[in-house]
Amino acid sequence: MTSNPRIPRPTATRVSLYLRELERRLEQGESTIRSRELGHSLGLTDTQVRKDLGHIGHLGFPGVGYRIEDLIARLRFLSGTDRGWRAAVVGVGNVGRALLSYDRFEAEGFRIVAAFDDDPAKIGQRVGDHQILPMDRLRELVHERGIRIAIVATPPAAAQEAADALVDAGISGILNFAPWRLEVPPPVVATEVDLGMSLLQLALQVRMATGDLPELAEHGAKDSPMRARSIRR
Amino acid sequence: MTSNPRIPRPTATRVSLYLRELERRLEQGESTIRSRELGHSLGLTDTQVRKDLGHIGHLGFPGVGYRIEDLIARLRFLSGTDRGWRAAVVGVGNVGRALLSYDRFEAEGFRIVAAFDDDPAKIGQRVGDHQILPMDRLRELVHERGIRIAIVATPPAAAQEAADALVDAGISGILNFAPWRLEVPPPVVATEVDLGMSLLQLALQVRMATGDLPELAEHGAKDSPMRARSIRR
DNA sequence: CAATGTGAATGTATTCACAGCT
DNA sequence: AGCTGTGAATACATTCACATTG
Repeated sequence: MTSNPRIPRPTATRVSLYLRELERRLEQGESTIRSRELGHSLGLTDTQVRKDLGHIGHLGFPGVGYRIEDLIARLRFLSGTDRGWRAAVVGVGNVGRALLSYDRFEAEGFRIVAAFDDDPAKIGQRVGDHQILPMDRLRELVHERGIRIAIVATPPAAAQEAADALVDAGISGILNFAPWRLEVPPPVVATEVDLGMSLLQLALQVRMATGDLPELAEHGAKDSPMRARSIRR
Repeated sequence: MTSNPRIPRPTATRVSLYLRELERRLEQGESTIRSRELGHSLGLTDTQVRKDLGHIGHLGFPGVGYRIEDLIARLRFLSGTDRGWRAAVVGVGNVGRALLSYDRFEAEGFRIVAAFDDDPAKIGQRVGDHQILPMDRLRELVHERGIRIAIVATPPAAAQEAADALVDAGISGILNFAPWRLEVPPPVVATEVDLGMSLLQLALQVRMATGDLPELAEHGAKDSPMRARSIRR
């Protein structure tokens, strides 16, 4: 029904940065903020901040800045974290356990309302406030408890199966901790957080920042095809 | 010394995707791959794949494709994961513990060689193969064990202090799991993995994909400044 | 001949520069 | 006076189209 003047992807990824910084400042008793300061705290330019916030609404007061409380309310409303997203965890290994004892969800607008695993030995166990449930109760609980997003923390080989079951049960988003690319049908969305990938990206950035990237053209190029650039151009 | 035809950021973030898929296919006994297939598995276009791989070297054979083994070798060489990055974990709470029992590091080219915490009650405890060490041994061990990157998994209030100590000890990259923006001096790089931020991004994507983003112009706009667009334009 | 590698065209994001508001 | 909001300019990334290659 709503055909939105859509929010650019890079802006969307920065929304969570803004929220965190704004909440920090609100706690410290600040009540307004200028784009310049906000940007400075986050490593962004003032223009960037204004463009981003401009995509989201008209909340700034020329000559003054933004009212922090209003801006937070707006961003939480936009992301739905003001109403609380109910989420399930699927897969209770090391990562799943760490997730279930993560105490910051509530404050950030999320609530874990169920934990599932397919290992019969684990079912019935308690972890924190949660009792581990069998996968065949997924559909039932998704509806009963209004679960809309799920966190997958299974071994990679089980991740796609878990995702299929979740999609089938009517979930609309998956945060995937398993090192496996999930296929999900639109409009379901799946995003991945993979430790190995994050480390590898860091490693590459370190090499680029310190200038010790290996020479690109040479290594292993002895029998490499199309080696020497053709004469022309 | 090396002034590189630098690798674009988006390409760098995809390198880990390529590696994972290529390794999966190598395991399955495949030995060459065309850009089209590789892209298809990863949700990218064939052109995109070729441009990315083109930034990295000239490894393709026209009419044939790429030799998977060579490509993996190239990407691992590029990222330094062929030589193994030695890493330290700082902060052994729930997340730190999950990291220390993560068994995939070796295969991905990383090795945790030390774990630190500043809680006297934890020091000396063993977690998996590791004994928890006090922070004041950081500098010594960074040098002794050739540690170049660190994973920070402390509470947010302690994260910056940990980062400062790490930078001071000579580390060159930090992967930060604490929900806190770290300041580090160049050329040190710090990247963040924050569960709350990932969830919030997922939530936004879900709302966009399902078209239930709240109307941007309206909410809370009653006393909003610069509300009605000026006449002209 | 089927696939790569890459200039040129297109699309998207960031930055600049300034009009307009409080 | 000082800041926001935003068109216009620039920078960057992706896609197209095709010459080149094994």
